[in-house]
Amino acid sequence: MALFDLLGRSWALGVIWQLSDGAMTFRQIQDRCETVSPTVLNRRLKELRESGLIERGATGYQLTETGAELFDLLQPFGAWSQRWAKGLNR
Amino acid sequence: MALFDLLGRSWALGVIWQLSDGAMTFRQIQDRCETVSPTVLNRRLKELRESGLIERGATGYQLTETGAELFDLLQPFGAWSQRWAKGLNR
DNA sequence: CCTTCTTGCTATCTTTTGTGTAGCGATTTA
DNA sequence: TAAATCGCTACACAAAAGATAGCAAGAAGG
Repeated sequence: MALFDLLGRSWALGVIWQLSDGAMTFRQIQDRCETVSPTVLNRRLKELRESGLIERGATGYQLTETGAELFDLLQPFGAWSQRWAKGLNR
Repeated sequence: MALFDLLGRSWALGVIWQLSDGAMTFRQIQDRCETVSPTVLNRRLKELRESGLIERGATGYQLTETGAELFDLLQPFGAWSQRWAKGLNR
């Protein structure tokens, strides 16, 4: 699936996740995704823009309508991942 | 998020997606994920097993209960991805 | 029992992708 | 007008993935 190919690249999911908090600048995203290199961040942002999931607004990068739809699908993973992480430590 | 780190590796999402069709052998997964190398497939299977998402059953690799839960979250992406792919070609 | 298949997987090599760090040119702020 | 901040590029190195060959173990068949 083409979507999984896109999302299965480093930081792709992370960037979308971060942007769900609202628009932010390149450097803000960089700070939040602590270990991402500018090279990769720039590449991911380009890909995600070409895929119509994010765009550049007045205050920085933000999710498009489509991107927000995708995040809605992604959101349940947050809670689930916490329960899953707890289960691992046993 | 640790989950995104795991799922954001090549073929991780793909393998889970394939295994939702039922248990299958190493070579069957390899055939379905056309371009995956045995090196990476083996590594992903190991990681996914250590994460409790898949396991080895009588007829090959299969989703665990936890893995099936994750797939439930993943399932909506199928239909959504099709609509999204159509939108891209315009 | 011995051969032949298929199994999961390892070894090795090449190519691709990502990291780390420095810094540039343009724009905003003081 | 100087300093800060912006998005981003350049470059060297490291890590991850791809491609292909083939091995050891078990099952299947004669």
